[in-house]
Amino acid sequence: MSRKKSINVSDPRAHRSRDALLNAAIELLLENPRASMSDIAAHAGVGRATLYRHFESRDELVLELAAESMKASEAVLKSLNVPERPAVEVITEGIRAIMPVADRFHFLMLLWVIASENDEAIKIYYRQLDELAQIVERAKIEKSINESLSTDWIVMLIDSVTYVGWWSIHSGQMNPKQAGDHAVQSLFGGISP
Amino acid sequence: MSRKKSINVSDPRAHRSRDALLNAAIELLLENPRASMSDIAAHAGVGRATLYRHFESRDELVLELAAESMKASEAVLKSLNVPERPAVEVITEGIRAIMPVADRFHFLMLLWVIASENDEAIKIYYRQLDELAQIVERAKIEKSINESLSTDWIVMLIDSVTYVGWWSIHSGQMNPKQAGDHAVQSLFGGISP
DNA sequence: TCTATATAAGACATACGTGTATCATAGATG
DNA sequence: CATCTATGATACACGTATGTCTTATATAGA
Repeated sequence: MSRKKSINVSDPRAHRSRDALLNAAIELLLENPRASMSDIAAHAGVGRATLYRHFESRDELVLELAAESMKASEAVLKSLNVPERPAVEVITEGIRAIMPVADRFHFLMLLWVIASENDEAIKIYYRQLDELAQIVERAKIEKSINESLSTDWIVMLIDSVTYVGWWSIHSGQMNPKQAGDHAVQSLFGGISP
Repeated sequence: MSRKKSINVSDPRAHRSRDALLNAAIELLLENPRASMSDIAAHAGVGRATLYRHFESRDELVLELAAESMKASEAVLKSLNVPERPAVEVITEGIRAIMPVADRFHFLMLLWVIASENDEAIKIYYRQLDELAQIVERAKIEKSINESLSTDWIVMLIDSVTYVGWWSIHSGQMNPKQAGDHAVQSLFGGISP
C-alpha cells in the first residue's frame, strides 16, 4: 500500500522531526502502550499534524518503530552470531552489546501488547522470538544451557533480564555496562552468592 | 468517596455476577490492558449495565481488582514470611506457592500500565514492591543472595521470573508446579547446566 | 403466590482518539 | 532575495468508550 510520502527527509527540518517522533514514540509506548498520537507528538515537541505527515496512521508508526527496532537489534546480533562461535557466547555478548539499545529490543517483545491487531508488526515480533530461539537451541545442543529448561522459557527469560537491564538504565540506577553485567550474571548464574 | 452501593452481595444473583465480572476483568486486562467495559461485561456473560451497578467506574473496578489481587498474594506470602524463617526460603516457597495465583500477582505488576492515572491502585503496586524488597534485604543480610546485585534489581528479577511463570501457565505450556520449579531454578541458579 | 430486586437491553449525552483538510508562517535552498 | 516546503495551529467528521438512565423481565425470598 504505502502511499507516496509528501515529506522529504533530506530536509533537515523533516529529519529532525522524524527522529524526535521516533524517539518520543519508543519512549512513551514502552511505559504506556496506550499513549495517544497527541501524546507522542507533544512529547516530541512537534505538532500532531506533523506526526501524521510523517506516518499515515498509528499502525504505520508502530510498524516503522518495529522495523527500526529490528534493524537496531539485528545490527548488534548479526555480527556476533556466526556459526563457528559458541551460542552461549553469542547470547552473553549479545546481551551486553544490546544494552545501549535495550529499549529497541524490548519494544519488539512488547509488540504483542502494543499492536496485536497490526499483522505486519506481529510478524516482526515472531521473527524476533524465532531468531532468539534458534540461538538458544544451538546453545542447548552445545550443552552450555540447562536442557531441562524449555527453549520458550529461556527466550522469555532473556527478554526479562534484558528488560530489567533496560529499566535499570532508564531509571538512572545503572549505566549500560553495569546493566549488561547484571543481566548476564543473573541469567546464567542466578542470584545465589 | 465511594457512594452507597445499590447492590446486595448476599443475593446469589449479585454474587454470581460480581465473581464473573472480577474473573473476566482479570483475564481480559492481563492479555489486553485496553479491554473495554463492554468487553469485560460480555466476557463475564452479563450486561454492561450490571457491570456499572457493581463498580461505579472503570477506575473503581481496577482498584478493586488490585485490592483483591493484593489480598490473594498476601494470603500466600503472609503465612510464609515469619521472622524466624530464612528469607531465601520465603522467596523460594513464595514463588512456588504464588504460581497458582500468578495471574493475580502479575496483575499487580501490570497496574502501572493499566492504571497509571489511578493513584490508589499505584499505591498498592508500590506496597507490593516494598514488601518484596524487605524480604530480599533480609536474604542479603543472611548472605543467601549475592550482595553485589542491588535489591531493586532482584525485586525486578523476581517479578520477571514470576511473570515468565505466569505466561507459561497461561499459554498452556506448563502447569503451576512446573512453572514454579522453573522460576525458582532460573532465579537462584540461572540457566547454566 | 406475592413482593422485592438484580438483571438485560438499549437510548442517551459526553469525552476522547483518529485521521483529514486548510491556512498562515518560519525555515531551507537556490 | 525569491521560492519551495515543512511546520503549527486549528477545525472537522467519525468512531468508540464512558457513565447515566429507563423499562420490561426474571429470579430470590417471604
